[in-house]
Formats: sequence, structure tokens, C-alpha cells
Amino acid sequence: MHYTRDNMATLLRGHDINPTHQRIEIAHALFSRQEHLSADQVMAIVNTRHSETSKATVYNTLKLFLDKGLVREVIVDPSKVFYDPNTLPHHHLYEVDTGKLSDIDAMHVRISGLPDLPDGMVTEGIDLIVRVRRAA
Amino acid sequence: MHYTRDNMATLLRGHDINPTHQRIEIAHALFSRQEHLSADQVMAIVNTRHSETSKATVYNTLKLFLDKGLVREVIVDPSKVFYDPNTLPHHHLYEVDTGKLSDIDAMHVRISGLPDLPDGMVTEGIDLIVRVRRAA
DNA sequence: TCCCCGATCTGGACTTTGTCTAATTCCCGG
DNA sequence: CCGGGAATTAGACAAAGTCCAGATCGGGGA
Ligand SMILES: [Mn+2]
Ligand SMILES: [Mn+2]
Ligand SMILES: [Zn+2]
Ligand SMILES: [Zn+2]
Repeated sequence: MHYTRDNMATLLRGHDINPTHQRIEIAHALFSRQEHLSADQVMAIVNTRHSETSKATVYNTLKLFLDKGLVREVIVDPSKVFYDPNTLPHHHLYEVDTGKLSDIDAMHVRISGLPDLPDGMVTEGIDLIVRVRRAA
Repeated sequence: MHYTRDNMATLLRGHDINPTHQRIEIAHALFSRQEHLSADQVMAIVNTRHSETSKATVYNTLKLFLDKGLVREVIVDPSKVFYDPNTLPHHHLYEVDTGKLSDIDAMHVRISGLPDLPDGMVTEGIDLIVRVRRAA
């Protein structure tokens, strides 16, 4: 499956999102790269040739994608949020010097011994972040 | 052991921090409460009676405490950093609706199956965040 | 085809969190 | 009681994100 713009439109419809020009471009930026991107980076990618999509639309669209479950948020850097086209359960490796963020498959990772949740609470997600840096 | 201001001074000296008036107040805010506080909250606490400590000093001091290993940073909310007086290994439970953040003792939690680190990298820390919300 | 109208997009003002700097104040050691 | 390095400060600045009122888009019906 190639990440053509037509396929992006289908993907959006499948998530109950009306596929507009801007939304298709933003989805294409994320899915064709399969990378973690900040709003800023999405903005830059989508407006490389000439300015086409406003800041407001980039932020609104990323929030829409998030609500519809098309992307996931990764909170790892206090200064910006990353958006992740990979919504399968997985964890993250964060290189603190470079800011590089990569996926860790959740398949083989086991987390045990967590306490019971407070009553009437449900888990929305478990984020595991391994922070690494160059050996001194 | 009570969290008196005198004890705060001793604590600071033990971490190679010159105990000034402002630093003692900020340490006292964090340690007497044993809670996760944002810079803003620290600022408010320290300046309740009348303004005593500037914004610049609050930020500078929290960063100093962080560098000296007196507190830890917790990154769970995209809009602000929390400072944690508990530097023992532990994880966090985050209630997404309320913003309430609480500790999970790392003692009984086991994480296994993490992949080997890239060469020349060392782990700086492993953050585990359980995001929960009120059952629908 | 043409028009209509709800959905979408937009510029730009605004807010919040955090950083920076040059000037002042503090306080310890002599 | 100085002198001077360390610490603090006000306020300007920056970056990420939000918000709003007005402009534009575009697809279905006449
Ligand atoms: Mn999906
Ligand atoms: Mn910020
Ligand atoms: Zn990821
Ligand atoms: Zn904690």
C-alpha cells in the first residue's frame, strides 16, 4: 500500500473525516514519512513549495486527527508535542541530546506489578519512554 | 524529620547548593507538600503573603535543583512541566480530566523485554506514565 | 450549468510558558 | 565597614498553541 493522496482520502473517510485538500496534505506528510512530527514540522512540510495551509488549520487538523484516532500524541519534550501516525500499541525511545524519537514495539515488552486503579477509573493508555543519551 | 526551613538549608548544602532565602522558600514549597508542582504553582505558593521572589528566580532555581539532582522533572502535560521532590525511582499515574498526578512505587513494577540500546547510548531514565480517566 | 449554504480555512490578535539580559541587591570574608 | 562575586530582579522577548470573526470553498439540487 502506497501513501498516495487518493489513499489518504480513503483513510480519512474511514475515520469519519471529510477529506479536504489541507487534510489530505497533512495526512500525507505524516503517513508517507511514518515519522513523529511536531505541528511546526508539519506546517513546514505542507508549505514547502508555497504557503498553502495556515497555522490555525494545521493545529485544528492535528487535533481532529487525534480525536478521530487517526494519530496519537507523544509527550516527551516539554517544548512541543509530537504527532505519531503509528497508533498500534508501542513505546518510545527518546535521545535527549538530539531530540530523536523512535518506536519500540510493544509486542515483546511486558510491564507487571502495576497497582490496581482507583475505583471508577479506566486506563486510557500506558506510555513508556526510555530516555537515552550518548555515553559520557 | 520535619520540613523546617533550617532543614531545607541543610538539604540544599548537601546537594552543593548555596542556601539563599529564595531557594529555601522554593525547596520548602516542594518538600513540605511532597507534591508535583509546576513553576507557576511554585511561584504562587512562594509569593502568597506578598511578592518576594521573581519569575526569573523561580525558573532559575528549579533548573538548578534539577541539575543538582534535588528534584526531578515530570513531563505528562503538553502545556507545563511538573517538578517532583521525590527522586527515588518511581512511576506516575496521571488523571487526564483533572490533571491530578500521583506516584507509583517502582519497587514492585517490572519492565521486561526492552530492546538493547543503540551502541554508545546509556539510559538516563525510564518514564512510565499510566494515563487514566473516569469510566464513561 | 449556476447558485446556495454549511463546512472549512484564514490572518492575526491573544495567551501561556519559558528564556534572556543588563542592572541592582545581597551578603560574606577580610 | 568595605569590596566584589554570587544571586536576584524587572521586563523585554520568543515559541507553542488558542481563538475568533470574516472570507472562501465546493458539492448537491434546481
Ligand atoms: Mn486506524
Ligand atoms: Mn512552551
Ligand atoms: Zn511512535
Ligand atoms: Zn512523582
